[in-house]
Amino acid sequence: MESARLLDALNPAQRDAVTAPDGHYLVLAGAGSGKTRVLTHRIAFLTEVERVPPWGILAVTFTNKAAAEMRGRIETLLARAVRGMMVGTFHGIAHRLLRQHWREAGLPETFQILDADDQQRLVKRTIQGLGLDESRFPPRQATWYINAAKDEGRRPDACDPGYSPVDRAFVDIYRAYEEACRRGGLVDFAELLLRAHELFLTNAPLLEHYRARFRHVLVDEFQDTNTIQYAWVRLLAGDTARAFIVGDDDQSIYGWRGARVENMQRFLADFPGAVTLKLEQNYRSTGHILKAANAIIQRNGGRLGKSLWTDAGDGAPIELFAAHNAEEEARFVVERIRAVIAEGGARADCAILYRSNAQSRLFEEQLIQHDIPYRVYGGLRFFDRAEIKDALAYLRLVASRHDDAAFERAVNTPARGIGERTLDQVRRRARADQTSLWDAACAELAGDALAARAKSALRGFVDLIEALDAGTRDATLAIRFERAIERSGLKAYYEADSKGLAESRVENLDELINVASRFVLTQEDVDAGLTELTAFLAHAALEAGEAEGEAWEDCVQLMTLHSAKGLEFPQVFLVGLEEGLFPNARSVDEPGRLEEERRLAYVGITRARQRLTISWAEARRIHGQEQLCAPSRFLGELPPEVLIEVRPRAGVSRPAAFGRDATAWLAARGLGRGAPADEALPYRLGQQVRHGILGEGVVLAMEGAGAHLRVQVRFAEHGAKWLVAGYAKLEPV
DNA sequence: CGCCGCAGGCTTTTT
DNA sequence: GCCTGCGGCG
Repeated sequence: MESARLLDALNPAQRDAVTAPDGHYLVLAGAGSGKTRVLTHRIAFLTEVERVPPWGILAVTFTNKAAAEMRGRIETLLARAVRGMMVGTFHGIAHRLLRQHWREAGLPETFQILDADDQQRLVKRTIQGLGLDESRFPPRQATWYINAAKDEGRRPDACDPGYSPVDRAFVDIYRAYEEACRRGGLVDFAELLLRAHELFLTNAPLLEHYRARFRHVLVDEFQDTNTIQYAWVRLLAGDTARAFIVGDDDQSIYGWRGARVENMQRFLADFPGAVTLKLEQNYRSTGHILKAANAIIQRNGGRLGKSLWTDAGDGAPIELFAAHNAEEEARFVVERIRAVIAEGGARADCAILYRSNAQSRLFEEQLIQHDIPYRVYGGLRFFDRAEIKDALAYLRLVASRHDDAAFERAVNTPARGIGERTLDQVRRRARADQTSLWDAACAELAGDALAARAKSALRGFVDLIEALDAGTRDATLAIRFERAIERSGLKAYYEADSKGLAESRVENLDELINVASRFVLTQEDVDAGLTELTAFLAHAALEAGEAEGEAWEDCVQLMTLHSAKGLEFPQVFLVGLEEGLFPNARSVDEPGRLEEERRLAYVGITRARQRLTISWAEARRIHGQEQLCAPSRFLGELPPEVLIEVRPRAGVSRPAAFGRDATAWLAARGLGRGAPADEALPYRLGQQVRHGILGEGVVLAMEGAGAHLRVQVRFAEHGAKWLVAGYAKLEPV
């Protein structure tokens, strides 16, 4: 593609970014401002116009989805496949580097990746191994501590626990856990990044090699980088490459897991002559929605500063609904969704966004009641399922006998008579000999500490793994999985499962074989020295697979605000805007955390393209306790002129006893009073009316007032529909 | 070994 | 209110 055509589709600000000359750039890209477009066009521009070879470009993202999309769009732009360009996630790229340079990184060639669940189990075992009390030192918190340290680049020796006995124990656990990982050849997610950083830090020739190779380093979602990711980019690109980073400090919502918004400011300080470019024109949302988003985010301090605008119109006002309780909120939202569908809208156009997963239930119940297909994001992903992880554990042992996490999982699943006592003996032996569980098991088989029965059970397991390895070494991946699932007894075990889950579990195992049969090794995998099995196992750990549910089916989308980042929907329902829930009670005391909640609100609002409906409930059950709720402070931060209050039933005033603050708040904005009970409403509930096209029906509900008055009518032939009274011209019958 | 019952926890989760 | 994980029992 020639450069003119490449730039045609861009606005001036985007074009400036795409064609920016020599130097470092921070592209401050507001929500819906065409960030991915800029990144992909920039890469195409570098390739086509500046003639940078593909292997001179490194493009880093956070999610596999983003990486895949970026690669796809670059290839579309260039109308050819790009070979040798490194496009991937931080973790994927770190993994690749470690595979290629495992010796320099101090890892065994067959190292395996621990996912979050594996890691937690191993930490737990480590705590037990140290003889520590799990209730005093909960594995969850210990894992948290370890990951936080790694995200900051700290090894155990660099941890300063101060005088806190708990923190001291955590450092001990961290140290022991590291040792367990070393024995088992195991690398957790944080470790991938830390090792990749250390690899460059301690290996000058290697660093020079990659510095010479990557002339351009592009990073997406820079506001989400943690300390170690920043350090890695700085080390690799700071002095020799041209860095092009894209991000939005206003959408930084992962501070709680180590992301550092400050990295954007640090970039400007650390990368000499770095220039900030802003993308502020929004192509997604209506003017009213952007006005609300801007008003909210303006309350935050220390922003790099930008303001979204659009040349599209204001659009519909943002609707605000105060429900008496959470059930009513759910009924209302689903009612509105039915109206959207009735008017010919797609279910998939509607998204319900909430602060915490527990909120999904009430909406699901309503959706089920009305037979509306829906999809909840963020459920168990394919490779996270127990039966899949069981099967993978066998193959992990085939690939690496020392993988203790896999050993623990597979050894007695399904039960084969290897009890806790036997296992404890093996674990003690492993600790004493500083070896893997596998080696310890083999040693125990040769010794005489175990009873004959235990020995024969353990022998059976060891022989099984050896047989799976030797017997299928030249077979296809699918056959290797099939054999493992069959011979381990997993298949029979899950077939016999009585809890009604049997069928789906067996189906999942079959699907695993399918996935394995479709898996193809890429050239990059081969270059990094990966075998088919190793590559597949890494793929399973790093790309946990799509969450449940068919994305292509037309269903209502339910997800947390965090999951919604990066997505957009024509109709967004932002629910549960209550103090304590959103902003979350745990975040309101610290200004920094409150600002992150506010950014979450900003993210939520900017997901909406055409219509945004915000709701809150005056009462809801939290942890089983009915609680009265005050409206979220974020509601008070919305500009009144873009809001319209929607009422459950026109003319019926809400009991004043609830929502004191809500009533006061709404009243102060002239929103709370709504229409007095019978202020010139043109229709009555239950009234018979006629519509020019839809025919005769009965008025079910009304909301809004004046020009915004909407009327819900159940038509004899077309069912219930919401109509704007001003347009619909309903005639009384 | 496996099932059942109860206690305790519970914000968000790209990899 | 709901899910997990542990401990006791058969």
